[in-house]
Amino acid sequence: MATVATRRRTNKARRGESQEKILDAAEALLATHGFNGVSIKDIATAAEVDASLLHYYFATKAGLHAAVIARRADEVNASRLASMQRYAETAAGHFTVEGVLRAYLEPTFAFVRTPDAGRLSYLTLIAQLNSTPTGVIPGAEVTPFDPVIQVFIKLLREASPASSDEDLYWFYHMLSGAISVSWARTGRIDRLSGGLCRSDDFESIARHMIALFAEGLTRDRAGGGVPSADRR
Amino acid sequence: MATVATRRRTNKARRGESQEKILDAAEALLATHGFNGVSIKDIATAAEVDASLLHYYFATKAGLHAAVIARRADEVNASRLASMQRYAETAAGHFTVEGVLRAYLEPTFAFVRTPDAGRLSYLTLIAQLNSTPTGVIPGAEVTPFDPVIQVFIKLLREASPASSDEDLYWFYHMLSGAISVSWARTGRIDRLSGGLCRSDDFESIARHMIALFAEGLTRDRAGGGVPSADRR
DNA sequence: ATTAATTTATTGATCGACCAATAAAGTTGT
DNA sequence: ACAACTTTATTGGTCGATCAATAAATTAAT
Repeated sequence: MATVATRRRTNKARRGESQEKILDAAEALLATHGFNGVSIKDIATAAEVDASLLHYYFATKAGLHAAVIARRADEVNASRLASMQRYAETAAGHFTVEGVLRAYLEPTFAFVRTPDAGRLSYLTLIAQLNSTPTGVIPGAEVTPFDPVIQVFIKLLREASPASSDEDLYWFYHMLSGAISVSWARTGRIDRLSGGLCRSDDFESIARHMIALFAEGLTRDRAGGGVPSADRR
Repeated sequence: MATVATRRRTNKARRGESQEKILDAAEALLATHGFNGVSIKDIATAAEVDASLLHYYFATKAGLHAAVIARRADEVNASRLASMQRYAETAAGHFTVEGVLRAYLEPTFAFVRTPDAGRLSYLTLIAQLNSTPTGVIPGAEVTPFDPVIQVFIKLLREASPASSDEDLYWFYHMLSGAISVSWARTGRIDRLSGGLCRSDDFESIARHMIALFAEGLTRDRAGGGVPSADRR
């Protein structure tokens, strides 16, 4: 019953701005409180529309969540892909880990370097999604970013030919963790550092993230030592 | 009113095992579904007790959450501290980033190298907490791990004297992200790597995490210079 | 040592509030 | 008139929490 998805067949619908208002409000609230921490009514109130309207456009709460994710996915993927293609042409044959890393990360940080506050919420939402077990959040089964991430890893492979595929994937695993906690803006590092670092200082975050992980993969082969052995 | 906290003045209270059963069930369910994804009734059902009993012992849902966190905090802190103290004595004056990193991380990985499945849930819960904005999860305002983390950073400072405090705190920020996503066991890297990596392969995770971050901080100054000489 | 008093543990019933979702009626623009 | 949009009204269900009543164990009094 009800296969509603995006509706709006004719773009004549001037009043369709309600849909955007709903998506904006949902984006902000879902990013902050998570799927189960927000009600349809909360979102409707923030969007200044009636709660039933959310069901009219998105059928279910999970459908709304999926629509929020889908809205900006293409833009993010396209900018990442374009940046990496640009780098691949520029540095053809002379890839460095730092260069590839920067090419992948830069568009994302540029994405929030705008007045559009919704974009920041969006990345927070995606990050929150990436650190949640699959299946516990309804409407989040799709993974629209994976193909582009595979391209990123392919470039990394060329930049660091000595790294095994396992190394590369674990590298991305650690990187995705650092990215997630960064977009989450928990305020934790602020308190821990006594105000020396600020969770919303994305320029510093980008700088340290690139430097740290570039060196990490360049030098790390993870095979050498670490035979665990020492228990207690 | 009930100012219930731990009760049990005389340890005679044989029936106190209900409390443990509740904490065990809450630990597992909260780790998987998050605070707002689980109901009091869910936990009571899993613990095979009446829902009212949760209120009797912990007053509120937030109180139960706080109790779950508090239960194992001392053990985690003590093992981390002991490991770092042991390292400080052994390697006195010759700290390395890898050594300090290993001393801090190893007890946590050892913590789940036991038949007690609850410990794994516990770390998942803590990790989930660390990547959630402060204030959105009731009963999670306390931060029982920060003091020991400060000790970790103090040792790092000695191991990498060329790093600024800002570098060190951002380093911990990135590390905490990698740790969080690891304990979250999202299954994401499994799918991305086509089964090459497994989210629950903590031995591989520990190996790559230590190697990656050890090299990252050793070489990274985030500014550009690379004055260090210290390697293992 | 038995009983009475008190504390601790557990249950069941119930509250009002809120939840997501549905159906139907109304409104608007074309 | 028609179709997209929006509101009103209402559904059945679940939420966290409270309370009175009871059961069991512990302590105190005799």
